Amino acid sequence: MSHDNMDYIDILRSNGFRVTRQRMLIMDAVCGGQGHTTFGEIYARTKEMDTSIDRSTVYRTLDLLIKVGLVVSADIGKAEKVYEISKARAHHHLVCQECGNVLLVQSEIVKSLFDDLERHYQFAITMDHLVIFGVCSTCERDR
Amino acid sequence: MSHDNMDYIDILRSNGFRVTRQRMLIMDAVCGGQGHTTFGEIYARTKEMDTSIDRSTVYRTLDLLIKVGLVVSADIGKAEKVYEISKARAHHHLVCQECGNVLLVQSEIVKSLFDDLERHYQFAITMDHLVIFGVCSTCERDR
DNA sequence: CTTTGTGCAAACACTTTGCAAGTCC
DNA sequence: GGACTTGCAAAGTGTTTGCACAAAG
Repeated sequence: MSHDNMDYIDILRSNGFRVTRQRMLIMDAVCGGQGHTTFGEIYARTKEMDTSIDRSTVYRTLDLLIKVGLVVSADIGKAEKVYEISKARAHHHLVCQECGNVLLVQSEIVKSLFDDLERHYQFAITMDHLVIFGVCSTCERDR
Repeated sequence: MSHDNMDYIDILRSNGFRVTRQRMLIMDAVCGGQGHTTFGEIYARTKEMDTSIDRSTVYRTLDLLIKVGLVVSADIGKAEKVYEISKARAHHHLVCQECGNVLLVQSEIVKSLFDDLERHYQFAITMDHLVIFGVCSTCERDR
């Protein structure tokens, strides 16, 4: 398990929320995908561990985890949102429109753009995931 | 009317599509919003001009207009997509999470980021609308 | 007159909500 | 025990589809 259970439990408790079996499972399911996980994947993975969990519980729990900052979400195109464990290190995504592959972009490259925008437009950027569409080198070659 | 009718008709015809009253009205409706227009706005505006137009026609027509490159769309948050007439001049959006206001960012500032990313990751960026969330100066002040 | 496009209605996918029963602390 | 959570079922929202009729070329 890649997340620190103590942190997770403490964060929920200190925000006045209870720690339940379902919330543990859903948190694990989000961790399960390396990086991005769709709602469908999270739901399927929790179902494997406990068939009685309902969709609505997963939706509610994801909202909760986002609210307390344990999970972040990003709109990665027209399909489903992706969820992932929030990490200290911000990063961004390059999504290939042809094959659907996702490349990770370290934050530094984007940081200077954000700084420019903040200065220029007096706009505080809160976004931790930028999603940029395009065509990866492999697909470009096959065109 | 801000778009050039001749272009519009020619582009549809040359792609083998027919020119219909509905398509004209929907194209006008997209032009009607200065910049960004949601599906709801487009639908309402076409309804004003012709009450018999159906939602499905608007959806189908927007897809068509996007396919031939007359219109572009962007996911501007959780709610509705926005549509706009494709223009020579690319630009991007800063969306305030508090008040919903949208600031326009001229392409030049973002251009260098895109160039960096393309070089660094060998990834051809096709995106013409970047949507960046944050808090505008007015809302920041009121916090 | 042939092919494409439209309106209508129904289906769909995804998400949210109200509520009684279950559970955490 | 009391407040918070859950599962269930139902409703909501936004979008897509099948089909017969209408319109464009």
